Amino acid sequence: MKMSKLYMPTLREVPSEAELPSHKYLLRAGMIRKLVSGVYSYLPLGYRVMKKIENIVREEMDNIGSQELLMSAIQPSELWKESGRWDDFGPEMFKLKDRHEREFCLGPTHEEIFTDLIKDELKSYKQLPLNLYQIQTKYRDEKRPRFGLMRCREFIMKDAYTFDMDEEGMTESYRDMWRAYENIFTRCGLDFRVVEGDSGAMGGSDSHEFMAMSVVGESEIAYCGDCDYAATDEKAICEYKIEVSDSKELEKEKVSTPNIKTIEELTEFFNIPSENFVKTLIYQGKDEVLAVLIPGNRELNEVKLLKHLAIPEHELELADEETIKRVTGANVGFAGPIAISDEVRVIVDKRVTNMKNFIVGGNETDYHIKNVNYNRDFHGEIVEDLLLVREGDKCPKCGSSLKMDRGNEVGNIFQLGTKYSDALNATYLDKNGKAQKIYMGSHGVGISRTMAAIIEQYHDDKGIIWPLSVAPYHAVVTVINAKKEDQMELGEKLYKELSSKGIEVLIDDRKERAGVKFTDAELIGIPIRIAVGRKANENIVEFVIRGEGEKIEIKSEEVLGKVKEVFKSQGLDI
RNA sequence: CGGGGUGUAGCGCAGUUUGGUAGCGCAUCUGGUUUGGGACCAGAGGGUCGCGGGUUCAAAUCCUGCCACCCCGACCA
Repeated sequence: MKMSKLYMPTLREVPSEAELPSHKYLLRAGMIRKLVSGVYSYLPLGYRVMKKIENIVREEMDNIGSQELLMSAIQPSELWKESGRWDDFGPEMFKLKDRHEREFCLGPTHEEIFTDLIKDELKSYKQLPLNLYQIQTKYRDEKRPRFGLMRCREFIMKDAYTFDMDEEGMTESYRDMWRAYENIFTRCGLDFRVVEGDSGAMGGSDSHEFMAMSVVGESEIAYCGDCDYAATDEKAICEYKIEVSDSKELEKEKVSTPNIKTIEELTEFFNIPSENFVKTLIYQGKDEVLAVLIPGNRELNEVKLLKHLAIPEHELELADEETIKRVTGANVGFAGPIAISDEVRVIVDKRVTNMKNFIVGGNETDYHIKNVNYNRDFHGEIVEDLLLVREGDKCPKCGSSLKMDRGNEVGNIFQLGTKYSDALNATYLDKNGKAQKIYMGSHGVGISRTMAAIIEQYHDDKGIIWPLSVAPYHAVVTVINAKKEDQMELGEKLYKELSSKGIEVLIDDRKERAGVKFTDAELIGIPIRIAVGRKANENIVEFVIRGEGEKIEIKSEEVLGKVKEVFKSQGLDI
């Protein structure tokens, strides 16, 4: 491809909206442009990278016997109503109506549609297992789209669905998928970690997330340095323990705490560590107000609370000021379990019941109550674990100390069980002619997000450094002075030679100065650069690997061999 | 959705406090000189100042309603 013809609008300046390196460089390198918040156009270079990633995914899916097909992005509401997710998905779903007022949505995921596709025609155990996938545009009306391709409202995803006879088969398909994903992300050059995930809105049991590590990653994970335990912060079991205290229960006492609201202020005011306080968080649930009590030195894990309540995420939020005032009779910051309004459902983390003589809000502005004890002073629903893990907590598997890290979720695998086959009545006949539920799995790879995640791991202050496996072009022949015939001639000769060997090459034939060509090549991250300049007449060119800095002068005949070496060093054949 | 902020040329911004006919840098176009790390000179084009309403002789600037976008928080591939 001649760069003089390539539509590659690079930017010298950083658009003010971009924060993350991946977002900045995707824009600056002319790979994407924003249409509206969370919706992007992929320009030629960006789209080439996308297709590279898609093809890696395709090859690995095909390797485990998954078959590609393509579904519509538009889906009728009926199937979603059958599974109950029309409401569960909530405001995250883009909904629309046709001219007959019939309801549709733009698919955020395709469990229902795949199940519906197979259920009438897959009738015998002889047809199982079945593994199908598609690479397609997905729509989710995110609360807050951000970070360029990292969190979009329209994004490209590979979603695979597995259909098995029983749990054992499902687990086997799950393992196949796991292996395929490890291959995919390894081939993309990513430093990633597999962690236990929460199944969330998808439903089902076992799930794992593939996290591309990044200091600015959106997800937090907890992992153990001594064993293989790793989980998202929301999923991680919190082994924090409070032993039953045998100290004597003291007389409870109201204390004036003028304008002292936060745990931090309270520890200072009382000069008592935060472990001796109990936090009361007021939530608005579905048609009810909740008071959630947890130890004062810990944070609540909302996902665990959602699970306990068995409601979707969008039906739970922190109560507003007005509600807090109504149920506690006090300003925000003085909520407690004692004498709280009867309408409130009180939920208590088990650890609180082991504590003695703790301090809670007084449900009266500017007052707290000390020497409070569970059972004697208040009651509630006891829940085993509502806490968010924290660095240093005990590993639930081996007891060693947990560490925290950040990453971006680029893939996940779910064991769905029979949730969708139950809802949509998808059955097969077993050997005995008896109808059985199909066991399903659902497996996603965020293709566009993977593209961003790769840049997060592969960039420097000059731009992107693509791994060869996903680079939009493998090499660029930079003709230093396009007006000099000998340079153009040698450049074109190299371009043709490399292209004929299956190497994807750009030739920078633009009437620009050398500096412009170099900076652009670095910005768009082409792995190999061959500069043809003054020594063209001696058949000498300059060879540089992006990100490695060391320039060497070689004979033009040696170029092909050098290029092959670079491919080999990245584990690729050409 | 809550909190904070921003909308002025393709991009990055100044001008708004104190109303007076819209500016800078980069990019673009033309001509020339230059040519191994984002060149220089000369000239040119490009803006409903986010949108609507109001105040005023006069509004980018003041008032008001709306919209969009970004950042921080809670969710996901």
